[in-house]
Amino acid sequence: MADRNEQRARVAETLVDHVLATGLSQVSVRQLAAAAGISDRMLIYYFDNKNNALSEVLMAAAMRMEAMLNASLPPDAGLPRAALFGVLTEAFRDEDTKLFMALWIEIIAKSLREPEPYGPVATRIALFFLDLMTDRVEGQTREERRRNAGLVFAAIDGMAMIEACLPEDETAPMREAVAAAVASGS
Amino acid sequence: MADRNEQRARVAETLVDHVLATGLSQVSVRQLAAAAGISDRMLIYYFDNKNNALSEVLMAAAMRMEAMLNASLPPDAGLPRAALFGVLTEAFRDEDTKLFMALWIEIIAKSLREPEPYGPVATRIALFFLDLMTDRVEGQTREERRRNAGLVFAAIDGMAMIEACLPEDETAPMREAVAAAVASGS
DNA sequence: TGTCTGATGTAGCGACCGCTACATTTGCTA
DNA sequence: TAGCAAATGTAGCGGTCGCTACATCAGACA
Repeated sequence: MADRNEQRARVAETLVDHVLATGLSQVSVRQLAAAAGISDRMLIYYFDNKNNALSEVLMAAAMRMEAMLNASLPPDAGLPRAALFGVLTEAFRDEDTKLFMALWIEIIAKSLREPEPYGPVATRIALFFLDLMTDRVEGQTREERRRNAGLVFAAIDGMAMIEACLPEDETAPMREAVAAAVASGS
Repeated sequence: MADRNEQRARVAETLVDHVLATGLSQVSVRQLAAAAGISDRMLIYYFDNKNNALSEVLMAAAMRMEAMLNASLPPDAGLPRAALFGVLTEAFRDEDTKLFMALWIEIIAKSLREPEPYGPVATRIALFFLDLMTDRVEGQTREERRRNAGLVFAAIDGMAMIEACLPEDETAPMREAVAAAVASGS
């Protein structure tokens, strides 16, 4: 028999793909279990309840996202804001990466109405990526780098929302305007 | 007996408050009907199915949001981008108005996974507000005004997402950075 | 080898879901 | 006033939900 904790980590990793593919509103204990190739009975046994399972899966998804970003971001610190925005925008043109952004928007939306378990998960993921960007972006002080990271984060998220509902011919000029605004300013 | 079409409009208007208060993931035919003070049987009778009902309610919510924005936006055209961003940011400090933004994020999130009925609704609402801002914002040409409106729209949405998951002491400096970026640039 | 604990399978509970069949009532019209 | 169609109430279908009770089984240890 497999160890419970090992199974838990393995199942969570497997379920990242399922959640990325199907989204948050379709996740049910039975569907998650089926996607992991186990019975719903065992999913609850491993994670105690659905919220725990989902929290672990979402954090595992954030870890995987981090790995993807680390791969596409240049390792140097002191990146100009425009460069950081450009790299991230480019990264999010990939369909697989878009799934992470879609999931992120879903998590935010859920957290607005169901603080448990989504609120803490959303906060953790946001700080996670904000820290990642704070380490790379330009800025004399930590505070300035934090502001710059926040600006880029907001720009990426805002464009993601608009791109979710408008066609490319509407969003393309907006993306340029956002890039220009990120590049200039304080 | 009440006329079916009249009832439909009246019920939709009533349900705007309910959807704003409870969010999209909790809407069920029975709950909507209870909130409107009718039986679930009648809700289906008025709207044919749940998706139709929800579409009408969401568009009614957008209309109400427009009225609120029209009330807080100065009627003049040619508003500087920073001014438009400032007015909208100020408007969204109101708790009631925040509910609209929360609902907007939920609609976008849903549209990513369930195109019907959320995709068309999201597109209509986005174009709706984009047009509203395009009419008010500064710019020599229609294209420039459209870009400026898009930039402000993205800035508002991006900040809304970040404010949904981070505390005020993190978001306040970011909001300033975003405001500065919106104010400058091309 | 017997026992005991943790891992697993089977079955199902009570609640809610969207929606419908069918009977009844209401109000207009002929 | 009779008839009829639209409006409404009652009941329930088949399905999914999160979760649990209970029995079984495998393996470590005495």
